[in-house]
Amino acid sequence: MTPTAETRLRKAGYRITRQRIAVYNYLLSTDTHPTAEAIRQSVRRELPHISLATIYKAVDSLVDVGLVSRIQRGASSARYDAAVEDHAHCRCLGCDGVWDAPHDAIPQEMPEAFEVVHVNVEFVGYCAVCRRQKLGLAPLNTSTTPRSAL
Amino acid sequence: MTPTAETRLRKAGYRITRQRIAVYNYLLSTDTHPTAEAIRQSVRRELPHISLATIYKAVDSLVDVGLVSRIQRGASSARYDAAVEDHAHCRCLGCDGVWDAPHDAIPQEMPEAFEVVHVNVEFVGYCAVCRRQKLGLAPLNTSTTPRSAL
DNA sequence: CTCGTTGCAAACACTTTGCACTAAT
DNA sequence: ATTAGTGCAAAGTGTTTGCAACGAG
Repeated sequence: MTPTAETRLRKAGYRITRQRIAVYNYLLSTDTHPTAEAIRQSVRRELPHISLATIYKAVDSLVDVGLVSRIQRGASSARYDAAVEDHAHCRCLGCDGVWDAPHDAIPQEMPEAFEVVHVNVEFVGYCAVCRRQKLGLAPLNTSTTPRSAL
Repeated sequence: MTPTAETRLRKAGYRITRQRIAVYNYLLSTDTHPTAEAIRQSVRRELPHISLATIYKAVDSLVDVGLVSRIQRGASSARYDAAVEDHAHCRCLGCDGVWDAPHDAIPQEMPEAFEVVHVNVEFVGYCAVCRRQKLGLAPLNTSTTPRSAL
């Protein structure tokens, strides 16, 4: 947790707790856009008794002060990201993975008579790994981290 | 329900039932992007005993054959739309309403190494009505259909 | 007649809430 | 000392599923 982040939380009246620090640090360290449950799995190494409810409360406060963004699309659970600027995502229909889109796809033109707070852009489709599987081809040799195939 | 729509359902092995007809006709008749519950409220005039589960099953089949699209973003429930081409939406943080964005905001450039099935674009913010309310101004005189304020 | 569909209720997955205890300030 | 935060379990919300009765083909 950076000093800036602490200040931001304090200014909003939030306290700096172990749980919030752990959640934020984990989000800073990863680009996997984890779900609340995935965050808990990781944070458990440090705080074995942390509950899912606490994860939700922690990300709520972090989202509230603008340190974290919530990605909530598709049917499945919300995902969280320490990056805060609007950027496009890719979501795979095969493995349900989410990645940052590799280029800027945020439209610049905005609707009139609507105060835009932020813009969500999502490409839904198949990642390289799932597409090969769908076609019945041999899998790519991405044994370690298949998710980075973009 | 158009003959084309019937054919599309039949080809996929679905039967033409009163419930599916009513749901599809209602979606054709509105641009309010209703939730499953809202669809039920309307369809009840015609089929008083229709259940929510049936609404979900009906829209599932309609989405499956491509007659209807599902808009599922933000925390709240999914919304349905008889228009099927990708188009941008505006979602209001004040009233949770959803409208079609008045211009084309779908990015043309696609990510590489990702097979794009469709593109979701959503502007999140405040509609004209909720913005005035937020600012403490007198409401616009949109007594009948405030939602069309875009 | 056959098999997909309906409608009910129960199950589900994800998220939020109530509350006594704990810990940050 | 004060008051926000934690962790548990229970409640909530939206959606899906199991199944007997029904109805489209």
